[in-house]
Amino acid sequence: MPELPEVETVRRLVERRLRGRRIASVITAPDPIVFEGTSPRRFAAALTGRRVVAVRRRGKHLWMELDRRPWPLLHLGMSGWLEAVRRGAPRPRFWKLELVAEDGGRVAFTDPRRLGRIRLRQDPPGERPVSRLGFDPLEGLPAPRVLRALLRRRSGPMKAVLLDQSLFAGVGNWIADEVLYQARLDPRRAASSLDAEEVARLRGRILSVVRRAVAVSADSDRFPRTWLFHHRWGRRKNARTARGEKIVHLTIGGRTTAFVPSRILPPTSD
DNA sequence: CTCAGTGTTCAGTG
DNA sequence: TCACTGAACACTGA
Repeated sequence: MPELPEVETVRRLVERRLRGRRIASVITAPDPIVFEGTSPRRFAAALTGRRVVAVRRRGKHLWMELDRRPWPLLHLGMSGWLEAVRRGAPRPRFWKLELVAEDGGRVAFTDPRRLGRIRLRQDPPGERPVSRLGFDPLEGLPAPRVLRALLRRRSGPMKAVLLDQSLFAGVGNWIADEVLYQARLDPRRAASSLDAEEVARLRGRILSVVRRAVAVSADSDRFPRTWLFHHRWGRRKNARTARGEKIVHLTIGGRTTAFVPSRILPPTSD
């Protein structure tokens, strides 16, 4: 379930577990797809014995600063995850990588679907794919009028534009639906058609949804009961929100979209 | 057996 | 080059 809040949560986990310590050992699974542009063997050699200086994130990408380059760059894809492993416990199912710190702390990367990626980069933020990312909402979004100018040039549906990582880095399918629901905007609306007030609503909700999800460590059980999130899964007929509003499922931009027609506000102008 | 799926990339098109 | 669309990727689980 990795979108920005989930990735930020695992970033903090890795930080607590590894920052300031040396990596005593690196265990890699022989997976030529998840390890991209480097072999598991070369990857392990680059990390073994290095000290972890910092753990960084932008959008859905995570990387570690080490005391020597290159640095590891991780992406969780659809089903990837990073988890702590107890001393003596077996590696979790679908593991691709395990890092063991000098103090015995263990962190494992798992990914059943293998759409995640483990890479090496000399300078992660300066190279693809991180260099192509847009604004990370946790770092802040451009002023409303600047954002409106950017959206003005996009004719695609709002839902698809929200998912564009070169604009909103870290926004994924559930965040996009949640933001549009709370901003009371139709996901099919062309981004270019939003007026200033609508862009302001959208911007505010992106910030509040992301901050709130991060504040509860992306634990969805602690998301507010009023959020669409709790009711959007499984294209169930007769799905309803906590307020009793009917939820409609459709495909926009190739992705399942849940929205609530009765919440949509008419455009204020345009 | 079939199909959906919380992500990204690439080919084809305009 | 930009923007958009749809398919492909790979695998689990309902």
